[in-house]
Amino acid sequence: MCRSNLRPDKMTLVVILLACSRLGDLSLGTRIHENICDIHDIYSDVFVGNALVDMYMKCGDADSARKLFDKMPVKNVVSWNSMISGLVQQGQFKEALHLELGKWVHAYIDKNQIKADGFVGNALVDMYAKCGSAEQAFGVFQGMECKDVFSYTAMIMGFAMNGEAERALDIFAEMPMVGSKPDEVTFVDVLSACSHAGMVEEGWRHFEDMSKVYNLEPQTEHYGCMVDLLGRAGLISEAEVFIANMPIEPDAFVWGALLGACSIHGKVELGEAIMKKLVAVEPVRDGAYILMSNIYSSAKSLK
DNA sequence: CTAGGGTTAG
Repeated sequence: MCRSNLRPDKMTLVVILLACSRLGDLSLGTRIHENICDIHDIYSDVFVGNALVDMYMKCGDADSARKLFDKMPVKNVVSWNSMISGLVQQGQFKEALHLELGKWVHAYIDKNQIKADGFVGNALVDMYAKCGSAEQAFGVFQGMECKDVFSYTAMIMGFAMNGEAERALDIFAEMPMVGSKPDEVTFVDVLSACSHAGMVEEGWRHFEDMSKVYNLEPQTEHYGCMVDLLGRAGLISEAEVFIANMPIEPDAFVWGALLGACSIHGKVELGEAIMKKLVAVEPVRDGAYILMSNIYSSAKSLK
């Protein structure tokens, strides 16, 4: 690829690097990186740089992404967003480390007076929310001039995950006032806020509003949230009726939510029946067995 | 060249 008269053009490189990102092929991505290091006009191109950052992030190598990011002579808003949303994705596995990196990114943005709006602002809110700091997410959120459905959804999730359902619902209620329409993903977080706070009535109302007020067809994820909401609150037979009346096929999350409720409330026999349905829908994952072992052990301790 | 989601281990 790197022979003097056979140089790759920029867009070819970008496309190949994005393929590496999607496949998670770090070794191929790294090899391409090494091969273009000494081709300066290509290596310093912001599109190629962004694709390299994205590739390292998606392949789970945040350190290399950051080293490269530091060396990029020109950065644009896409570079920042790849960096931040990459950190968020990594956060699932190495939360502490990347919260630190995330703070570094935030400090850099402040110092260089980059506007934390749009993609960058949303990515920051999302990052803080996922790293468990709803307050820092809220700080960025409040400072944003243009909030869209992504900003609101990320903030609602931040409060919901932090056990602050009231604040999540307050933020949600603000959306129409700024002309922002909630979508299916927003409702997943709204319903999940209600379910973790035991707000059954509130959850029902939002679930019904989805189709009545917002013209959104509830998906299996929303049914799963409702089963979780009812089940956690101990309304197990209501949850069973709810599943029986679903207009679409329940998936593993729906059965998993009901099985989770059996585990919380010590329902052994029902749990065994649900377990069969869950394994039928999703035989490969181990979640069902974990929940079932919880049911047996909690039933033992109830005796 | 870029975005967000539901169950889950004594």
